[in-house]
Amino acid sequence: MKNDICCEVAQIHEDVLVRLGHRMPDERKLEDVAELFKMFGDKTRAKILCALNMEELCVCDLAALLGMNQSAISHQLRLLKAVRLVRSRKQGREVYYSLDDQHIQAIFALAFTHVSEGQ
Amino acid sequence: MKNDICCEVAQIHEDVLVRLGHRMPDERKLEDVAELFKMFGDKTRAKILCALNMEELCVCDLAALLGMNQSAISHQLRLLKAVRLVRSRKQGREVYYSLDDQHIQAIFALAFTHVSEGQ
DNA sequence: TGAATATATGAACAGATAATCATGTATTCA
DNA sequence: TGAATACATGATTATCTGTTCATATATTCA
Repeated sequence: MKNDICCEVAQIHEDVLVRLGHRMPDERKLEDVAELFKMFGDKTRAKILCALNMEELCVCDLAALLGMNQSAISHQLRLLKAVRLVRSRKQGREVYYSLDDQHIQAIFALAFTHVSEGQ
Repeated sequence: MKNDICCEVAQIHEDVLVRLGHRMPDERKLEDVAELFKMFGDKTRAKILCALNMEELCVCDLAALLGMNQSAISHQLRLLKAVRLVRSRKQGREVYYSLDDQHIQAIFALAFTHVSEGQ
């Protein structure tokens, strides 16, 4: 944690740190937010979320839709479920997954807007 | 790409794949979106973006504010700049960074809402 | 011009992560 | 009951990623 104390003498910006220091989001909350975005930051998981945004799907359908093997999908679904982005219900020997959050769609919509405006 | 052809016999869900297949977002765009989220999915970068959302800051101030060394911050700023999330201007020997996108704030706001409602 | 300061960046290393493989569990159905 | 199917999961591995260290560049100022 010992920073290079670069700037320690530069009294010039001392006020900036004082002013911003207490306005920074709670460390814990920021960690959760980063964790959430990390879930979105993988192509496979992003695809899964997009698919589930259209409709509830079983693992098998997801695997077929994404052209990936079932194990990979299951592993990712486990992660998504752990952070409550998806939920599941069992029906017979199939397990159906669906989105478990109403903000996901809005967040993705904004993200798509961003990349679309890229140029 | 050879999937385990699990479900290949399960004609039951064939219709699902047909129905959803063409409604999935463009592969390229989805990749960009995931890339964007990946930028948000790191605690250090998330902090940087939150800080810059409050005001323009030089590298040194960011390093001091986050309690990290300058090199780490510079490396992250380079990544953020590459995907056009931040921009920079040089003033003397300092380089000031600021947000270069109007959607970031909205996306983060939604994300904070999500983690806050976690419980 | 030379010292000090602010920033950038390549190399290296440790830790994280996603896919695969093998296998286990649970459910259906003959 | 046993075979087949759907899903879960531990272990392994290759790859990616973030930080650190050393050093280079650029600017200011005496």
